Amino acid sequence: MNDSGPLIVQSDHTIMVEVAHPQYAECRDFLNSFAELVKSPEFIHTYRITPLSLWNSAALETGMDEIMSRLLGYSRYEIPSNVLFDIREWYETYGSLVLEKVSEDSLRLRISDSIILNRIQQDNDLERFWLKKTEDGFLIAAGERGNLKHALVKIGYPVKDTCGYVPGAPVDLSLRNIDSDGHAFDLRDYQKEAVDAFYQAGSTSGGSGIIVLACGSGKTIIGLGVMSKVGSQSLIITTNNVSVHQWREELLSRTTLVDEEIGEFTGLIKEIKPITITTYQMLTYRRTKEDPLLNLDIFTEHDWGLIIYDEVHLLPAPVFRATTSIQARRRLGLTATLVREDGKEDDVFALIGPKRYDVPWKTLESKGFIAEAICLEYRLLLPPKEELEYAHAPKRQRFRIAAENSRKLALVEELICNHSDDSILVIGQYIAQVEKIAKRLNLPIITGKTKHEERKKLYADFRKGRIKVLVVSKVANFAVDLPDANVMIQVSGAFGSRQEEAQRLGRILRPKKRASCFYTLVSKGTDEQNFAVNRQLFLVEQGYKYQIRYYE
DNA sequence: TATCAGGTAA
DNA sequence: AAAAATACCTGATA
Repeated sequence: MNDSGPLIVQSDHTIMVEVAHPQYAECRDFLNSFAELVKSPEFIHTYRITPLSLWNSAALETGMDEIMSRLLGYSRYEIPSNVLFDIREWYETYGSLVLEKVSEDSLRLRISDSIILNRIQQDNDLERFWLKKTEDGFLIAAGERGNLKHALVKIGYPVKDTCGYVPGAPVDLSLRNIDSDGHAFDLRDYQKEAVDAFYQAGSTSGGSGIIVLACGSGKTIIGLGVMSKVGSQSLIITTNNVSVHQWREELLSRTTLVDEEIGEFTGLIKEIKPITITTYQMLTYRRTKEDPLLNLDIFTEHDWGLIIYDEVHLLPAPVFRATTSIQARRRLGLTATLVREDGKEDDVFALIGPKRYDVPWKTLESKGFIAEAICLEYRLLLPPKEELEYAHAPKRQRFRIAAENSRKLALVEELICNHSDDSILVIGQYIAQVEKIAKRLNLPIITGKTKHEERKKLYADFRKGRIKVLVVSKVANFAVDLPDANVMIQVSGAFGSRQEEAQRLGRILRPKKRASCFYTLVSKGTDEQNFAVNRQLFLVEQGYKYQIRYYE
C-alpha cells in the first residue's frame, strides 16, 4: 500500500488508474499483462481483471508473486481480500489441469487441485470424455484432445497441454543471411525472442500459441523463423489472395526454399506442396448452408508439422471446429490485435494456444521500429437539418446519419490543407460518403469495385508521391499492398471495432523522421461518439492518447 | 486459356 | 446491429 500510488483496486475486480500519475506508463504495461482496459476517459482509466488475461500471464510464466507485489506497491488503498483471492485462484487454475500423453491412443488429464477435480467429476456434460478414472484425474481418447480442452475452457478451466506434437514430414529449410535483393537479413532481437518463446525447444508445452506484434513489426518474419526451427511441411492460412502471394514472396526471398516447394491452394490454383499457402475462405467453402465444408480435409490428409494462422483474430468459427481435431500439430497464430468483439478469445486460447509473446507498441516506438503517432479526435456538431433527422430516426439508422455528418467534408478539406507535404489517406465506412468526399474535393478514390489494374496504378502514383491524397473505403482494411502514408483521416468506421481502429493506425506507423497523424472525425453527442470510445480502447491500452478537439 | 458476370457464404 | 469487401464456384464469352 502506498498513499500516493496510481492504482485503486475495487472489490468488483476493476482497477482504476490515474493517467496523470508519474508511474502511469509503467503501470499500464503491468496492467496489460493481466487485465483488460474497459473505460478510458481522460483522467481515470478502468481495467478489469479477467480469468483469461490471468491465464495468459500464467502461460507466459509471469510470476504470481511479481504480480502480487507490484499490485500492492502501486495500490493506494488496501486491496479487497476477495480480489487478492480471486487473482490467485484464477492464475493458479492454469497449470492445475495438465494433459499428458500416455500412449498413442490415450491421454491423461491430471488435476492437482482436489476441489477442481471434484467439480469436474460431478459435471454430467463432461462424462462422455472419461475412459477411466484415475487417482488424480481421467484417461481420455487421444482424439478428444481438442474437444476436451474446448469444453473445459468454456466452464473456466484452461488446460495446460503437454502432449507434444507430431514431427510432420521433414523439409529442408533455413533462413538466408542475404535476401533475394542482396540485403543482409537477420531476425531482430524481439523476433528471435518471439520465435524462441513459441518453439521452446525441449519443452512439451511449447509449439502452439499466439504471437502478438504491432502492424509492420514483421509478423511474417516470425512465421519464417518458426518454420526454420520446426523444419517440416507447413500449412499457412491467410485472409486473402494478395497475402497468399506476399507469403510466397517472403519465403522465396528470405529462406532457402525454392519455387517448386511452395504451393498455393486457392480458387485459382489448387496445389498441395511441402509448404502450402491457402485462405480461410478456401477452408470454409461450402456451396449452400446445408452442404458440408469441402476443403477441411486438407488439415488432416497431409503430414503437416506446423500450421500457421495469419491474422488469427479473424479466425472463422468452422476453422475453430476443424482446429479441435488437429491438436497434435504445431499451431502458430499471428496477430496485431488479439481482440474480438464476439467474445471468442477463449476459443482461440483453448484451440490455438495461449499468448506466447507480445511487445507493447510504445516499446517498438521507442526503439524506432514503428513511427510515433499523434491521435486526434475531432468532434463536430451535426448541421441543424441532420440533427433533426438524427433525432427522429429509429435507433438503428442513427449511427449512419451521425457517421455521414456533412460537416466532416469541410474539416477533411482543412486538414488536407494543413498537411500539404504529407501522404494522406482518407478512410471511411460508407461508399456514398467516401465517393462524395472524393468528388467534392476532386481526389482519387479506391473502393471494392475499383478494378485491380486501376488500384495498382493509384497505389504506384501514391507511392511515388504523384498523388498526395487517396480516398479509400473499407478496401483498405484488407489491402496488404496499400502504400505507406503518414497521415490518416478517418471519417467513419465500423461501430465499436477496436481491431479496425488499430489496423488503420497501423497504416501510418512505418518508421519516419517525424510523427504521423491520425485524425478521427466524430459527430458530437451521438451514438458515433460512444462507439468511438470503444474503438479506441485497444490503442489506449497500448499507451496512445487521443487529444479531443471541437470543430465549430 | 483467360476473363467476367452472377450467386452464395461468413 | 449493419454495410462493405472478399473469395469461392459456375457458366458464358472471346
